[in-house]
Amino acid sequence: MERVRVRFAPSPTGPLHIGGARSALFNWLLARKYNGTMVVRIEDTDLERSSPESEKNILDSLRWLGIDWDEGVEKGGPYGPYRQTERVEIYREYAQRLLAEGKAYYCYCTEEELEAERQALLARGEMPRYTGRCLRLTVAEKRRLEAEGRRPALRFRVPPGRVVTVEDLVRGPVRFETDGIGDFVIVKSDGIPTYNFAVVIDDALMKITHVIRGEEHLSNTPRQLLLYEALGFTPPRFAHVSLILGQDRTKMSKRHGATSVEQYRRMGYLPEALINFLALLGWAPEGEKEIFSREELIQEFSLDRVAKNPAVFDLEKLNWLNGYYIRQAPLAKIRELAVPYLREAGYITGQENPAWLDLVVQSVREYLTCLAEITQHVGIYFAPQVPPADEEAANVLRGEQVPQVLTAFSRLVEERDITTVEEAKAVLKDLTRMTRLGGKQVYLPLRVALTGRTRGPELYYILPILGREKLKQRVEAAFAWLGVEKPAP
RNA sequence: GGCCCCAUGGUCAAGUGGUCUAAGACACCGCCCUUUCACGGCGGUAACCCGGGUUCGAAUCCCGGUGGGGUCACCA
Repeated sequence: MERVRVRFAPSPTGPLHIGGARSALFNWLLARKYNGTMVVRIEDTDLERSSPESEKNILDSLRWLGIDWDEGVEKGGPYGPYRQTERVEIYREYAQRLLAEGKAYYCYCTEEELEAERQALLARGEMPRYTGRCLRLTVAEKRRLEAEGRRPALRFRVPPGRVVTVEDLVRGPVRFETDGIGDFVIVKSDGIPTYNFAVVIDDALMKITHVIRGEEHLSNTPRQLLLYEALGFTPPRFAHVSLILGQDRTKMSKRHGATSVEQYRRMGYLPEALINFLALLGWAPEGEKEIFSREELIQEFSLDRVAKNPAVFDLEKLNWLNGYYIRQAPLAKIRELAVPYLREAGYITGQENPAWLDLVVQSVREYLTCLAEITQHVGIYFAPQVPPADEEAANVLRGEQVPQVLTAFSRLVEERDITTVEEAKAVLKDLTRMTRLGGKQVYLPLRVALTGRTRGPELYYILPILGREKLKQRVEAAFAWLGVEKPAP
């Protein structure tokens, strides 16, 4: 069997979109599974909208996701260049051939003329399709038009009365009638090829065996098939994956929230979580497993388990998966990833003791859905003061046993070192012994005194994180809030 | 509007004529664990778009309808 060669061919007109990332992922999984080659090609023939910034963003996002490529832009390879604007000479050659063979012809219509024609067709209730009028131009007319300064576009002559069948790997055979397809432009008047033309030549020349892409390209495929035929190329196998929709079941766009990989990266989603999530969107593994490492995905992936129906992007599930990965990852890794968010919030300088930072992160990691959320949970450690946050907390602090508890606690703080979880646990245990009170009577008010809240991380994390000075200070503040004189030791 | 794709719980989805009184996951609800919340464990609510066929038998096959999506550019 021939070696699998797949490609991801983004157009650099914006950041890498979630949908694009999934297409890239599916291609990559197939390549890695069959020991094939992953090619990345940049389709920048839209001179207006393409930008180097977008290209960089896309490539960076791919790298961040761990989707690497063997051939392509920034990497080179035997079928380069891999940026379409650098390949115009190649396209020109094939265009000339089609022209010489009478399979393509020049069209001098202006945008206005085409629009007028479209409207006329629409008005008569007909399909808005190019009627092929420039096909009938005489040599003299062409000369006159050119003398006017008109630059022609090159149109492909679609053979009438035929049926083109796309043998789609996920959808099965899909038939299209060529009569429904107007003669389409393959080279624009500025000499730049259109998508449909360039993609065919590139995929053929780069020996691509499988084209896995979004469903929006399905109706383009018959045009491309016609071009493969006219050019004498063997077409690759096609697999069209359905689109990813927003919560309201329409195509995912900016108004649905974050749609680019970069945005998720910034919010503190882990690449392995995003990969896992994307794989599960439109593809189903054989068993009941839901958590997959990259390697497992490569092992399990197969095109015939790709779903045909469009999938709604479910942020809740991504959050769950990301939270899962955050909980599973080595603490040191999560700490490193969390530092930038804590610094940005002004909570830390980054010079802190790693062991202490570990405690901070560990105390709240199970609450996290994404790393950016960490700042909401660790605020209690850094706030200058922590008065009771609500009535419930205030009532807890007003308990009659509270002064006794706080007094005993402050004595322990003076006497003992509390820098580890173990030491903290011992102190807490001694506190109940000293006060001869039930746990709830002791720990809940202590929690409120130290954090202002009735809920939060384990006390045995809070104690060593705050440290002696802050513990003393917050106990004092609690006494002050109660309006009670701290009993002498 | 023409053409094309799609249709199982709120969401992702398994299911390819009988083992479906339909799996699993997220979300939701309850219980347990826990001297808080969360995590974790256990359990629960909840679905085959509608109508016709075919068949002894249909979520599964066929036709129609409805709904959603895509596409009809000198965008990709």
